[in-house]
Amino acid sequence: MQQSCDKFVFMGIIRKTQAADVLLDEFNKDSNAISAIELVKRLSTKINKTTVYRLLDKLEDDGVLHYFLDSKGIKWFAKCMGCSKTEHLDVHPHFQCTDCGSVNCLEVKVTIPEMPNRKVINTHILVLGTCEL
Amino acid sequence: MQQSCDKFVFMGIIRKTQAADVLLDEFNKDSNAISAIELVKRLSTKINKTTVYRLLDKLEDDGVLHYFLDSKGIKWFAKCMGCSKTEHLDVHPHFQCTDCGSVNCLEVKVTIPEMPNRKVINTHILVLGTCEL
DNA sequence: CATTTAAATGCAACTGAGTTGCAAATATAT
DNA sequence: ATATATTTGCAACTCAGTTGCATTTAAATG
Repeated sequence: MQQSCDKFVFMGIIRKTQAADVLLDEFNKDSNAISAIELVKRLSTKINKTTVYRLLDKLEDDGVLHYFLDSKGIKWFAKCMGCSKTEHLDVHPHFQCTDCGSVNCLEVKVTIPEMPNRKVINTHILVLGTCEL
Repeated sequence: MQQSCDKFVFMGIIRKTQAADVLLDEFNKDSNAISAIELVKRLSTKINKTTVYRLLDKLEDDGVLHYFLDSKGIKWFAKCMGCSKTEHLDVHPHFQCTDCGSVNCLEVKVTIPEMPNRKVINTHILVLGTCEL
């Protein structure tokens, strides 16, 4: 019960380092997805760029974060909900607002029709549009 | 009637240059999508890399080709069907085979559900899987 | 608590897809 | 045949992300 407050509770092999702590805080205070570039910028005084990228990869391996690419091929990261080290369950679409630039996970379910001679393994769906906030 | 055989019939501002001719031939002899990198490689003895990228951009502007990014953020191009300089009509999903690497346009229609507070303008859908050919 | 050791970090240099500036070449209009 | 605007090639650049390696740090061990 108390453990659920521990930021590191879901983390597998990763150590409880200062850098990981600082990086995870960014995801706790911002519920949107965050681009790797943005994180590198935000944390530049605290964590080295290489370390940021390595931590993001590790957290992705551990099922703490998931990533996807935006319409320019830039990497974005967001918190997983219910994923583990062994499987990433939350394959969902992502939404990017062309006005404000924010990027979020979508809870909607998108169905890909069956196709002859093709077996679907995974889908990457990026929805572009405007959000009214 | 005779004009429909002309590779350049759909082209807007572009000139009938040798380079454009060579590049379009690649799309005529290969019905799959082709990555920019692959094109640069294939044509390296005939056309400069910069020219390849510039031609691809121009043909995209003209509604002859459309492009999309694969799961690694790499640019792929494919022929449009029924697009024009003023509007790209064929917003469709793309399929990448994780075995053979080939990438194709999908004819299937994928519906994105309505979402409160969000206006959908465009969608980028990449389906990963295996093709049996 | 001190020591060991395996993982994490910072730094500098690199990679590779894609872009830019500019001078030379070429298609098309006159 | 000439003028002019577009296209091309080249070299150098950009920028997100990666790699190698020496140093630091977390945490396991005695």
